[in-house]
Amino acid sequence: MMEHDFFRALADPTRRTIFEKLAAGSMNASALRQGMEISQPAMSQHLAVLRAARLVRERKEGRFVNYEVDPDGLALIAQWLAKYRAYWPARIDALKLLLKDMDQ
Amino acid sequence: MMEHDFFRALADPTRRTIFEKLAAGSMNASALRQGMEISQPAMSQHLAVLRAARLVRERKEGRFVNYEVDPDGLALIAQWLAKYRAYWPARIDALKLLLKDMDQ
DNA sequence: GATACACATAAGCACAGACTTATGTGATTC
DNA sequence: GAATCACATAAGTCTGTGCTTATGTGTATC
Repeated sequence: MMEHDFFRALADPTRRTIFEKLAAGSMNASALRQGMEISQPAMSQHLAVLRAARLVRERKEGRFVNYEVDPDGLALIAQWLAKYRAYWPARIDALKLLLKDMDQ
Repeated sequence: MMEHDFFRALADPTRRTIFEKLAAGSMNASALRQGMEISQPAMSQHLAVLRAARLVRERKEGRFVNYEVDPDGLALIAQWLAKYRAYWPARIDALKLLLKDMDQ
């Protein structure tokens, strides 16, 4: 059951924004808040949800906590998606791109 | 914004169960309810959410409505996932499987 | 055309979850 | 060691959403 927390975690648009920011480069919680109009506790709570879903992981650095994308969460999504590969139409460009990238 | 409805749609465990049942074979709403302890309106509402997310589509057959997996929704998930391919560890077996299957 | 059936929609309720303010914790700085 | 900083946690509020019962809509059957 808790293996699919990534869906619930990514269902919230604010958490998707946080995840995308971290995908562009790891940073600490304060830096994540820049330009986001979100309170410090709210950010902390969102990061806790993303952590529980293994989409994000932390590296403590002194009094800062550096956050980065956790590949494990993405792998779980890929595994989930792979179960339904029978339904992927061959024409989908995204899948072709995906295939190309993995080929190298 | 509404292009990521699939996350919200799949965040609910009941809807994931419905989707998985349809992935195993298309059927109508009544058949879906079998062994699920879910009311008829609840099922109808869940199917509406899955439809809105393009994860499921309907084919009207007389007074029955046959539901089936809509590849479009899965393609949207694949597209989203492809954006973060830089973070996929090469060791992940699921991705290798995925690659193999798409290769044919 | 009256009835029964398959499903959708409406309206109301109850709980989950995203937010707030307040406070706690641990590390750095003076 | 007192103050400050980065972040986490607690507790309460409010909105969203998944459920319910009731009713509507369209199709098949008699």
